[in-house]
Amino acid sequence: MSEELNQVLRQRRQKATDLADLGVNIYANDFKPANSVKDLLGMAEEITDETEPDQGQTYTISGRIMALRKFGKAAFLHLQDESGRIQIYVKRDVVGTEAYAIFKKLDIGDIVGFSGGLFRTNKGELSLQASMVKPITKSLRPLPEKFHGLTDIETRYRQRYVDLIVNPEVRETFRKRVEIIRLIRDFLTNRGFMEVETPMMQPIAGGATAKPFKTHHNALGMDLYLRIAPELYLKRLLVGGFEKVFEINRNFRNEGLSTRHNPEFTMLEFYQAYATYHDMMDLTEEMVSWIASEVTGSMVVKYQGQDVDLSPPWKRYTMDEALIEVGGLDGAILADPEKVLALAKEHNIKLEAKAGPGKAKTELFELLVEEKLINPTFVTSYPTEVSPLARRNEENPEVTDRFELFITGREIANAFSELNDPIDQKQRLQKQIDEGGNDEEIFPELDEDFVRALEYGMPPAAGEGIGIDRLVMLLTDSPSIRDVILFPHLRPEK
RNA sequence: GGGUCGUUAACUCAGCUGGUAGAGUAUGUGCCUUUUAAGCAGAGAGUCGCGCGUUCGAGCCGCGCACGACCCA
Repeated sequence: MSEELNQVLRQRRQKATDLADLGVNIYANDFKPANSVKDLLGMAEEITDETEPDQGQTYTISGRIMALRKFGKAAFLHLQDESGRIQIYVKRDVVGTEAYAIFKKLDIGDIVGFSGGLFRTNKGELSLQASMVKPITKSLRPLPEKFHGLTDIETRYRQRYVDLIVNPEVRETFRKRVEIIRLIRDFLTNRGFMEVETPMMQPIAGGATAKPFKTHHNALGMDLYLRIAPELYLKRLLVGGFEKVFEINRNFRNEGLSTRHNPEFTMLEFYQAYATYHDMMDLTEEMVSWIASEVTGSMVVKYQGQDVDLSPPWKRYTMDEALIEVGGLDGAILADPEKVLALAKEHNIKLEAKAGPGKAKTELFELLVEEKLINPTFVTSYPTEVSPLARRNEENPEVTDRFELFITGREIANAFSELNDPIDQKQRLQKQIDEGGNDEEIFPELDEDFVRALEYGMPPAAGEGIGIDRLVMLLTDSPSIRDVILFPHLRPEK
């Protein structure tokens, strides 16, 4: 579809030329709207039954023409700015013959400024009667059809700018996203947490088990990895003496895409000295339920047709309890490592030769329990085997003082009392490396500096990571992570 | 990686058993000074995702590829 041959695009360009011939600067930047559409809509109560505008009180607004109904010598249009949409009435007798001739060259999609007074139409709609029309930016491409709008998912993601212009609910989703992140900052800052920034490019990609993206620094002649997690750096800050820190930023994982995974995603991580994972559960409950009520007006949110009750307190299970009560497993099996491994095999779970019962249990949990946890549920006592950075439980060293939080069957948060014994930490990192030996893209190297930091002494602490994108999905009722990321990753068009 | 579905005008979509392309919106023209999915009249607009094949003839059938959605791993 060559642009030169496309009729609609040609006509738009012709109109732009026509306007220029009329002496109009079609890319002007000499107009400053004094009002927003929202300002004008706020006057609604004062404009009750005026069917003729009060020209003594004039307003100046600017926006994009979203609908246009022309008559011979007058027209109605809807103008949209960031704050909303209002109807405008343009009459030739009011704006003058010359201005009306220019106005007639304007299209849906053009950015235009108007001045005028407010009135109500016969049907009662608050409208602005234009006394002045100012073309500001010519649009050379037609907007999608007014009734169905833009629905093609691929085009919506690839041309998010069009999606944002024509789909108000998309604008609303991203406003909410920003609001959620602001509320998280407020919440943590008010509790004495300090927001920090740690490296996005790391010589060793640690703090999680995932494949990293690799890049290269020319001047230093070294490879670097985009971080898969900020964890090891935030813990270094605990060693340094900052007792409550958090970071909200992007993580990068070189893995598949799905409705729940984007290669870059936003993570909140926070760490608190002298706290335990129990404190983290309390804080999470309080923070998430508060944000939900601030953003949606209720602690019961509708997600894809089902009610999710976020009011505290939330259900708390150990992993074994969850496997028994939700997964329907027999407690006697869980107590016997051999039987756990056998059961995993029965469920066609493929395990590495070196994998133990802890790994098997975690896989069974993912298979049998995870998707059933709709209302928020903390699952604690993760096997030590799958938790290389978490503190062992004092009574049972086979499990850690860790939890994951599930809502609508999805992992939303992961937290634990931090391991601060450098000897144990080094052994466990080494074990991870040894066991993941056949996959050199994961855990390529032991972070000796991190261990050295722990040797200086890290105060006992708890830390947590919350996937911001998934939280936003929940609170905006979005089925796909791509609906809450402005520019999600797609393959190139051609 | 595997499976299913989709890709037709700028947008939203039809298109039968294989017979050379349709609607609405948008656009251009005419009429129209309170419309709001404005109205009426008549008009232009397509590499049917790309390639190969089958056929007298392919939007439609077959194979391959690209992009996307969903499900599975």
